[in-house]
Amino acid sequence: MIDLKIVRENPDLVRASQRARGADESLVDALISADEARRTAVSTADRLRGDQKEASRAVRSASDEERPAVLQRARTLAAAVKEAEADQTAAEEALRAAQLAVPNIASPEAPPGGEDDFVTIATIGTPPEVANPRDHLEIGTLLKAIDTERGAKVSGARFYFLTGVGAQLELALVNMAMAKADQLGFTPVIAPALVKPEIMEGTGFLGAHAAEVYRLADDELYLVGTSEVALAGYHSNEILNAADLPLRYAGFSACYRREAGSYGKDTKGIIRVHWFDKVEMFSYVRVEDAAAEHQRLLTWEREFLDDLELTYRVIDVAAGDLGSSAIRKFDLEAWFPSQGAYRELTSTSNCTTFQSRRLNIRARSTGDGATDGRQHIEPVATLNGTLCAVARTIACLLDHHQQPDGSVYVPKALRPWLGGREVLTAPAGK
RNA sequence: GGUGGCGUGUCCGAGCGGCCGAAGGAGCACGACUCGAAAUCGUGUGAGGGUAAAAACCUCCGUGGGUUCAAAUCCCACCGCCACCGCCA
Repeated sequence: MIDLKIVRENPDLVRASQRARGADESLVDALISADEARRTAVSTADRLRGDQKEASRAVRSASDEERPAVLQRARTLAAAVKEAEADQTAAEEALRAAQLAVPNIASPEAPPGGEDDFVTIATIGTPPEVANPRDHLEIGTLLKAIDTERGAKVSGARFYFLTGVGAQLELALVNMAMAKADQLGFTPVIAPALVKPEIMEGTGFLGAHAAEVYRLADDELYLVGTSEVALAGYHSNEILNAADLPLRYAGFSACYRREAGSYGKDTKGIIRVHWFDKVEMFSYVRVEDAAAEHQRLLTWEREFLDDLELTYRVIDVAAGDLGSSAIRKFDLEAWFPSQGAYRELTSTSNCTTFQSRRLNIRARSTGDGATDGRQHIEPVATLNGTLCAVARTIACLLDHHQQPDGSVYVPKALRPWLGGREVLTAPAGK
């Protein structure tokens, strides 16, 4: 939900953002007129309410002779108020709908354009030379680590079992990620994967990409696609203590995605699946600190991939590919030898106040400097970044670190979490 | 799932049809006293809105409806919390 003050004072900024995103500019004008309509309705209702309250008070002090007339006036006003309030409610709902339709104002630094208009800002490492590379599913099958056939049998397409060393890899990656997060000062969190509608909506996932989200109709709950949702909702309707900022959480949860509209894409293996587990970083920061925090999250994501000894590049995602909540997003794409391509592994977004506004999260600070110790309420910014999306990371590790004999090299930083193993080989026997 | 109790400001807690945005206390901020601190005393202290600001005004007492000229207070539904029972990893 964007700041209405900005829309009123600087509509061209919002229009420019819509243009950069390739989104509808007229939504901005619709929003402006909805805002004006609401203000008119509110002041009308306010005035009538004031009159009615006054009339109502007069009833009490009226003498017996005056009473019938006074009561009549109060009744008339009460009816008028009821009508005005209905108008007000309608105007407020219309405004909210118009406001939800407008995505966050893309950063001027984000490249304009769509999915293919990203800018590469760093490339790390040199793609490993692998002759006749196997893909991660072949290797996973050799190692008896991934079983997609039984995944499909039990749950359908895009489901999988991790078995043996595959299961151990997941736990190793999760523990490694959580240990790093803890070391960085994040509070480790195990977050629920089911959330209420207002939380899902508050994080901006029910907008253009609502079809991506699983919904449990019988219970009015949604399955999260990322623990970002639960971590954003964690402080909803709260006023935080500004002195406590930044608040940083590392959430572990299952993530569910319908993958509607991705038929035929990544159908093999576990790169694109309906369910995976993920460790997600989430920060609440002061608004003026958001851009710096975004860089920090990016740094920490890079360190994690460095620790996994992967070759990757960092891209500055174009405005049209940001998602509704973010003003800027960086993706880290790692090299998959079998595909001869970089594929997204992690991602970090700066959502500024877009989510906190919807979720009603603010911060209270005692006056800076010379003032009288009065308290101020200020908005907060939220940011998120993936530390480790497990399934895809496993896919990448198997592909990237494969050896000619089908075994897999274990990066040094991961070894302590795998009982010191330096290489993954097919289990002996059948 | 069943029965009973309860949901009020940062917290505790009163109010149970009419200047109630809400007593009292705690906390916090500022000031006085003090070399300084504690204690004590004084003052202030919710959020949002129409507005950029002051005064005045409007909204908010779990949420949503309803009754009434008037609702924190009465009625209904829902949600949540607590207790006991049932069930369960």
